[in-house]
Amino acid sequence: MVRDEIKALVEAAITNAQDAGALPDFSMPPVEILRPKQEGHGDYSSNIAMIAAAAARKAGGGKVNPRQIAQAIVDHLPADALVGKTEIAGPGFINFYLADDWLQQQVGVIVEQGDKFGNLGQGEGQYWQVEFVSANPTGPIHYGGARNAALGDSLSNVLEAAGYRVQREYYVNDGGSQFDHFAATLYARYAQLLGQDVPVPEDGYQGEYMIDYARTVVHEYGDRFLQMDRDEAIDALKPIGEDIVLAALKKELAGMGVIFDNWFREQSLYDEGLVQQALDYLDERGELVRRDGAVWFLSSKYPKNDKDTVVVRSTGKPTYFAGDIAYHYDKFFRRKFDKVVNVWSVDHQGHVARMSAMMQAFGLDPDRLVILMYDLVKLIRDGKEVKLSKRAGNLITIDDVVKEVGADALRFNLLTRAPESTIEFDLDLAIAQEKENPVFYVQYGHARICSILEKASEKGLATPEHDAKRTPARLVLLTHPSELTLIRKLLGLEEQIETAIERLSPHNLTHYAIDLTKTFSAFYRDCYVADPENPELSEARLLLSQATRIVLAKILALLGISAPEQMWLEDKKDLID
RNA sequence: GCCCCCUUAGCUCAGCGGAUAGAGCAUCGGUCUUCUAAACCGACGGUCGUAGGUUCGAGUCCUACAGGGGGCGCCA
Repeated sequence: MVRDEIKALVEAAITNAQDAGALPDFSMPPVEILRPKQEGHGDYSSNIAMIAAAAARKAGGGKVNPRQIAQAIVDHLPADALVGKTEIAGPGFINFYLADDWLQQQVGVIVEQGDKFGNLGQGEGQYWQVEFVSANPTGPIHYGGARNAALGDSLSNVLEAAGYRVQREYYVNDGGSQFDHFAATLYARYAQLLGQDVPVPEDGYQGEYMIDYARTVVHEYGDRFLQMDRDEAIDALKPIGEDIVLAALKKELAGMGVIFDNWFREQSLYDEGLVQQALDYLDERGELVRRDGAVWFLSSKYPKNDKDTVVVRSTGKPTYFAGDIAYHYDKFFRRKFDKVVNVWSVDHQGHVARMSAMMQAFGLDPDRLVILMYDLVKLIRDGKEVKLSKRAGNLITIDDVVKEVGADALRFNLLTRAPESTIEFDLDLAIAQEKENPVFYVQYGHARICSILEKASEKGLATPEHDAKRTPARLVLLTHPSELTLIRKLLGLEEQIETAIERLSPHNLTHYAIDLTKTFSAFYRDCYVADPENPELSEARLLLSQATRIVLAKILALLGISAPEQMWLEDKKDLID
């Protein structure tokens, strides 16, 4: 990555300068390389001289002029192909300008690497899990879950691009009372379909979809569950109902392009005795206590926790948290993930401290479990918020929103905001502004490049492919400012991926995609690409277009959004026909 | 009462210690005989919630306060 290379150059320059006696032999603070916002301040800059001056002053070295330190560093910079010019500016910034001839050749590097460009491999050898969505398996998913799905899935994509091995997991909460209510409801709907007068329980699920599920049961199993008594039938219906609902969940999530590697059933933790095993482990470590007939986890001894937590009720039934303990015991001790990211909505925020306590009680580094918290999605229709509940059966599902606005627009929109910001998603606006949606802007940019490449080939120009002999000689023709600006922007992909991983959020990638598309538009405006009169320059520009297409397609893939090869507006299409 | 998040342009949001705070939308102008006008160019628009503090330097870090949201069960 360019930034790291520049950093290495600065570090080397400091050492050189100290060896030469041009800089005092004090220990230098870590070198930071910045991306100046302001044009005219270089492609990269370093504030090291100012920081060093402050450090020297504190160490009693008296007043030191940062600009002198900067000068000493610049004087001792090793020569490197990528740096074209350096300058000292302002209070002591060192600004670096990338060399044009180096930039030009990077186009060849991108085209050669193709969809591998940007994969830096920093996660090589690391095994991570991203657990996300994990909505109760009791029916279609509330639209808020779409944000969870988009975040978890895109984050997984980004991690994989960086070389991490990633497992995408859905935790199926089939062990608690909610799932009991689900099975009881399924039984009621099933019996009703077969002419019995069995009411849906009060704490059951009123939604129409339960009737569809019941219909599937009738279709596949006939009336056999009516031969049993109610409790026996409900037990028998549990695994059947679970299969049905999981199939529905998979389909709904696939509708927005999300596929899980593993569906982990809470119930399996009980069936395999893992809950007991995990609790025994904590007990041996002195983390549990019996009190008031219940078993408590002594969470209050850990920071940020003000109370203890019941893990086994006085009735003998384990709490949900006991399952969570076993689940994470499994993640870290049995499956041995290096790091686990749980994507949770803010309303679970109260559990975060307890999860950290649990990790410490396990004797594990709490940083190996990251809770990625995202805020709510407020759905706005007719100027007011839509508030609904699954239990009442009048919820708006992911499927509903996907049908209204499309999976691509939905994902892009959800991934444009930082996880901790509340999203106001105005459905009317989303539909009315369909053409103005930034996702189409980016997709259109990709389609436009495809179209240019196609036109070029019709005009008899060579398709842009990397060729070690030909391309370097062509690429030196890319001297227009819009060409060089575009190349600079393309090289930013690596840093963008790194940033997304640092923050465990891909939302910077959507902004980068818009930015890159805009930069391409300027190039498209200023530089005619496919010109048979100018085959050599055309070849160079086609390579640059191809490199841009590669990067745009890559970002869209990371975001889980399609990269169409063509897009036509309805009225325009008519004109063509 | 305690804990967490948010407050930046009319609206929706980026910006996570650097040099003159950005984008999209909206509004107002201007661009299609030429590789897709789902595009491009220009204009308008901000005492970054308030008050202190740390720093050579603060939208960014710390403290307090105000406003908004969420969370504090032998529920999940």
